[in-house]
Amino acid sequence: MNVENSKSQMRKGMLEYCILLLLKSGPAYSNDIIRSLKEANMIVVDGTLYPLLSRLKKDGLLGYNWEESTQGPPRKYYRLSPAGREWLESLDVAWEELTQTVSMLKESHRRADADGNREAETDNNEQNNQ
Amino acid sequence: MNVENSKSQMRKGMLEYCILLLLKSGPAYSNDIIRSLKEANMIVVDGTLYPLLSRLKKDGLLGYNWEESTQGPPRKYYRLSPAGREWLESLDVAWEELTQTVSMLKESHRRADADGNREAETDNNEQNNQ
DNA sequence: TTTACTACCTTGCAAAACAAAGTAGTAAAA
DNA sequence: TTTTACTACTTTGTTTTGCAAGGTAGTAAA
Repeated sequence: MNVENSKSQMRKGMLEYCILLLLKSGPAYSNDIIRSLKEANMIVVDGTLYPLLSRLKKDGLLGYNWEESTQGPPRKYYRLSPAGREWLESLDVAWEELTQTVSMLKESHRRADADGNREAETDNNEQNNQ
Repeated sequence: MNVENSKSQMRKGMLEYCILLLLKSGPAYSNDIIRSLKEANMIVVDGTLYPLLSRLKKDGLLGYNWEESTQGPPRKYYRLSPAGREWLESLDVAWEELTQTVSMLKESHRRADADGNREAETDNNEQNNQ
């Protein structure tokens, strides 16, 4: 278990949000998305992306159309559906809440002894084994 | 599939970070943590929390000591270990990176046509079924 | 006609949140 | 004393999801 693991865990939950954000500024196909996310420090591989795009499509948040490529097979260009835009607005709110939550916790906003029962600084019964 | 699901997904990845953040300001036992997180809009139940605390303990990020309670069974008060503090600092950095990433994406920082191959607005081959 | 490349898709695995059920000890009520 | 309620900690099974790895197929250059 290393820190990278925890970091990627933090990124995980944001993947869906980031993809919707990205598609907000225009259609894109898998490689566009992977490249853009990589530039933004979100590491994604196609084995992760394709199932996610399929799910978002199935849920009606995305649509796509095939486009010929000058060099290689045709590409699926995904774009936000109207439902996807609404969804994204909800996630914008969720993101705001999340940043607020973290800010709160950073400012030690915790009510330190709401039940008047905190003597944990005493060192009896110390246990650090296992 | 509803928006709440996506929202909770966003929160999920942050749970570990929030708990470490919370413990930074002092020891706490399960109920303290659940209550504090609830106040900060992070919904957690004990079936989620206990395994997570055990894992963090096992990884050496937390220590605990038993405390008698005036009303009920004794409690495990968890606190950050020195390793936990270092870990938390790394996650602070990760959090910064994450907020930066989202900001970037929000500002449509995507290079819209890096390979000069974007005509996806044309509507041939429209596909929106299942 | 091969070989390389690109794009899309699928499968199996591991991690983790969560619900739900379980254990055990304390204290108040009967 | 015995029962009941409460609190705290633990465990089990399910579901979701990211991801590695492998697979298919079509295009184009060698």
